Amino acid sequence: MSAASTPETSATSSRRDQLLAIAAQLFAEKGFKNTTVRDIADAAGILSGSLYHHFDSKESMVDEILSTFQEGLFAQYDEILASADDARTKLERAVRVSFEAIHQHPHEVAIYQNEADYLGTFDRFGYLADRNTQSRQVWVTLIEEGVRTGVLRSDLDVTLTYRFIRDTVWVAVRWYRPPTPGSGGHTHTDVADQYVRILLDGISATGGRGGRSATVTRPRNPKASRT
Amino acid sequence: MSAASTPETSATSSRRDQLLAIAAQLFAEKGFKNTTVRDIADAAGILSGSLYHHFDSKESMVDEILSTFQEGLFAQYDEILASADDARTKLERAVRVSFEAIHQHPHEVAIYQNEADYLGTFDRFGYLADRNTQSRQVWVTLIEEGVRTGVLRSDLDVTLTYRFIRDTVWVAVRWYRPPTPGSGGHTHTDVADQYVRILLDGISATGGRGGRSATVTRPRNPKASRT
DNA sequence: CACCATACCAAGCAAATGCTTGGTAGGCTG
DNA sequence: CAGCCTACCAAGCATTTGCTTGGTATGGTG
Repeated sequence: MSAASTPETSATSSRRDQLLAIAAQLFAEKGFKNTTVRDIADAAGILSGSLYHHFDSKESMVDEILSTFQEGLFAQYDEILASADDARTKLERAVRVSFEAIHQHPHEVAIYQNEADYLGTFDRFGYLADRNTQSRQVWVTLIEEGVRTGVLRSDLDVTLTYRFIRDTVWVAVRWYRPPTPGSGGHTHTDVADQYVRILLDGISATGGRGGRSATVTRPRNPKASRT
Repeated sequence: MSAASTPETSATSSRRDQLLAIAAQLFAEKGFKNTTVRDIADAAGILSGSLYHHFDSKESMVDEILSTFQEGLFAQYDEILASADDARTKLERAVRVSFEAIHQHPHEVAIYQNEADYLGTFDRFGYLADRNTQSRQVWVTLIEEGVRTGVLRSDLDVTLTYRFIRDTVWVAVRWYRPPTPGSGGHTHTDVADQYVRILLDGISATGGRGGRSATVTRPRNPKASRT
């Protein structure tokens, strides 16, 4: 029953990609287990059985969705880690890349956030735990470098700080929606800017919030949004 | 699976409450839809049909779990809002109360975090949206009061800051586990302290992180933890 | 003792769900 | 035009799932 039918080289498996996109949206909205193959087929305008012409199983659909997404994301992290930027800039870039991922692949991010624990119980999805470890190493490395080079406070608990940043960034997938031209919502770069600012300098007005990053400062519009 | 644990030293809690606790744990671990009535019954050592002697439906179980929990939580928020503390103290207290809720009712918090969207689609759970609104009002009120009284930066986007705080606090339910005496894990008060500190003053070492709250400062142990 | 409430069992039903099987229609290519 | 490939349909099977129904054992109370 091994799939492996993906020609890899082909940039034209469009129907397959369409179906994956439809499935990703449904998985993100309703959860993996809570989405039936009939839901997916209905949304695609075909019968549920026809899905099995393209995919081995429902599992293999999430598998492909998640692994493809993560491949791209971690390539970007690796690029940042290998760069010559200082620690603060690297941290900012990592945050920005993450918000960009939320912007461009909201369904994939949501699925990972919501289903990683459950899926991780299957052998097939062992790589999710690996990716999680890898992600932690990226952030911890950046934080430790920041502390070592003096741009971050030396009294930080690294693990706790890691979780603070990770959670803060990724949970945004729950509410972030790309702004429609008229609606004055925040772009993902706007949100990233503000988050970096709060993260680095806090929300307090107390005394010196002096040396803040040059790239972070920017005006923002005062309109409110929902949720 | 099997288990069928003995009634244990169940003190005063009624059988009904025991069953609710068991259900809450399973809902939190595996998700509501993903937990079957047979799962619950197995964990309780009875047959699935017997659950219907105590409850109308699976839905009514989550309903009771969530509404009971929220009642207690929001009573605490109301108390804080009504207090005479200054804005900064109120904010800190609200954060602390939330971490305490994570400590004492981890399953309930997890269920709300994971299932609110899905459950909210049923009429029966309309109150979840109300509670969400209420929660936002609590935080926004505190933030605006902070800005007005000058303890918080005046250039904050209130809505974004609200989401930052809300997410940062509640997502901790995903990784927080009460520390076992020997392991140097963080207590929920420890975690709350550090989170408040980062939130207010940021992680940056730049210049003055001077006027930090008196109640926040406390020594922390340097031991690492997992995940 | 009669009565009854509590807590459960035993069996099963109807619907939902993942997946299978055998077949069809259209397009491309040698 | 024969052969083959892609994309799908039609029908259904086995299992899972929420819930129902009728019955049993135990303990308390008037």
